[in-house]
Amino acid sequence: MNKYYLTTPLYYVNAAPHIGHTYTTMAAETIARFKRMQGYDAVMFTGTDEHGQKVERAAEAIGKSPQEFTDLISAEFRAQWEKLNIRVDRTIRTTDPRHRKVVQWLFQRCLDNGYIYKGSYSGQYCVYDELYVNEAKPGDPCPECGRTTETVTEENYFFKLSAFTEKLIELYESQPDFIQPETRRNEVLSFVRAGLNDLSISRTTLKWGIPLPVEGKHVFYVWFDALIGYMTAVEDGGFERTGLWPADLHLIGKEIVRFHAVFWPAFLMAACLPLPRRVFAHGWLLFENDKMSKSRGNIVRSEPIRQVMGADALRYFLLREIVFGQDGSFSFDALITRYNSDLANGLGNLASRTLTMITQYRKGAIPEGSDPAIAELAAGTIKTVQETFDRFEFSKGLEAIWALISAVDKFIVTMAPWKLARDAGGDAQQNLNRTLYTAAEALRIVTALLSPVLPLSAPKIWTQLGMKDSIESVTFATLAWGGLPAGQQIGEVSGVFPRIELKEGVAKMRELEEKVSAEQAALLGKKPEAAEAAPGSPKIAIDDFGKVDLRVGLVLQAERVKGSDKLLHLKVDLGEAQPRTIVAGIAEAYTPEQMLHRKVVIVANLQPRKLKGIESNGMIVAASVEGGKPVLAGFHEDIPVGARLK
RNA sequence: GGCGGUGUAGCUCAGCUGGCUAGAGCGGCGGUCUCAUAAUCCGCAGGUCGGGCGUUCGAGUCGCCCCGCCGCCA
Repeated sequence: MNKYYLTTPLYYVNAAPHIGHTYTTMAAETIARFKRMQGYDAVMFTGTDEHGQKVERAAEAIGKSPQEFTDLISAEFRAQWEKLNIRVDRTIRTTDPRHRKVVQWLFQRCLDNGYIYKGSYSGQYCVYDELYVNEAKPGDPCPECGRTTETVTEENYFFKLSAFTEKLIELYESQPDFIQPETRRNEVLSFVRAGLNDLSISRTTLKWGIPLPVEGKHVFYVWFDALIGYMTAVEDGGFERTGLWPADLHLIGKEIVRFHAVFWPAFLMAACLPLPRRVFAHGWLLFENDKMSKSRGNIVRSEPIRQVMGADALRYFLLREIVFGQDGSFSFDALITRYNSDLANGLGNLASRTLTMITQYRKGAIPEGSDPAIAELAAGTIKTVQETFDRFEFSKGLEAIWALISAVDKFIVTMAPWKLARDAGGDAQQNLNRTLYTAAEALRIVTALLSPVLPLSAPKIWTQLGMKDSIESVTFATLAWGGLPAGQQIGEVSGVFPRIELKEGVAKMRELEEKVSAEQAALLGKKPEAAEAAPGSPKIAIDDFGKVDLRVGLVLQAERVKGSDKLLHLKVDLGEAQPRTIVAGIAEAYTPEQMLHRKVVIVANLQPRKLKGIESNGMIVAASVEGGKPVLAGFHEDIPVGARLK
């Protein structure tokens, strides 16, 4: 049997898992299940990247050792996958001793082949990202995170990346699908064509890393260490033993394309090792069209969704709603709407009505007969799903499956089996048989096709259809119309996707979200409010605070200020005779549309000030952290315009 | 700034090498059946296809310019 080894990234453990991690991992595991249906021996990998400065510091911040800290977080990741019904076949923690051996071994091969040299770097360095910022001047911010860079002079080991410029271009050209989707490939190509500089792969500024097998106190740059985890996980004391390397697919987010499509193949080339076959970068999951980030405080976790909707609902939503490869928007509203219309009203209802009719009209025994039009459509659907999923076009494949579901619903209405059931004459009973079989067989095929996407629910429908063999034994080689045995007794019928009331569901998930994020914070030893509180503010008396007139305002108008990226021109109702004109530096965080009709907190007695020629009569109150964008203060309950904060 | 991408009904998007009255799903509105999860099914909703100029018998579909948004530029 052909193997298919695929990986998620090694998740960095400086923070707890969230829905973004879930997205990648669910997509990967769906591919694994799909590949198994195609007859491959699919091997699913996920793991954790545990070294580096950020982890060292995050651990220190809560008074734990890096090892204690990573033990905690990596366990959290593993627990997450288990809860979400994600089967992991291979995994690695980069702090595992056997990983250290593989990293050093691979480094040695690069060294022996002449691709490593000792050099020194003098210039700007971002400690947070462990990144050398070549073109920056002292005091410049880091292009990744915006933090101020530090000037360092350091002796490092360098990887001769420059030697691979041509070889990499050759790789991308000879294997056009090495990087997907196309836009990412274009980016990488233009990046590499511009010429590659050598890459520093060691650090002496931190301890929490794998030591280089050389003199001195060098530890590996976290990315050199991490990428090799894909290999360690299938090493087993020799790659021949598992036969799993090279990987067939690295599934990643678009932010780490360069590491996977440029550095990683270069490292492997230098070590004379086989290259992965493909790197696929998916897009970002936005929350209500905003980037999720800690500084915005809008990170969504999977656990509340799982508790309210089930893991399958989330997986279905992510794969159906978002075009794989592009950015996509997540919201609780969209999730429930999608669930109700597709899973409850579509699939769930079809299962329910079909199985109930077989119970009522045929005492639970599947009758004989078949409708050629539906049979043909189903055959086409099987083909389409295979083709689209092969290209990771999940949304298209799922759309095709729902076209079949819809056709069966129409077919049922056309045949009106409930009328046939009351008709003893003519062909009525035969037509009823044909209708019931057709619906049930279509349901069986739909269920089988959906099993990679609905790994918990599909088996339930499968069992209700009375199928004896496990759904996991179904392959595309055998899946065809007519596979449902006539005469088969169906199982006990029960609803698989109960409808979820929109408002209640959203409220429930939001409530749980707060609970879960508090739990995560507790796990990390953080006190809820302790997040980077401004240090050393002098104490003030209550009178001092009383001088500040804070009022609730309603944004009536909002537009960008011409010639400025940061400013918004707002008209805000403070309950006064005239709305106020306020210019706020929040345009990088909020669009005018988002501001409209929003209740905000305004400093109402600030001296007027002219910004870009517009007089601003007040200031909008927002919180921000170093390097992050401002987040507006707001209220959970309703409050009239003009109310004073005191 | 350079390179790449993108802007189509309220929302999410299809529309390949240019050609019948511009489509789908969801939402909305009206109706229907009753097997079913207040589900299904049927009908309706009239969007300057970002803007302009051009090529063409004919342009969301090609070219140029402009505007907006996104990504990459170590």
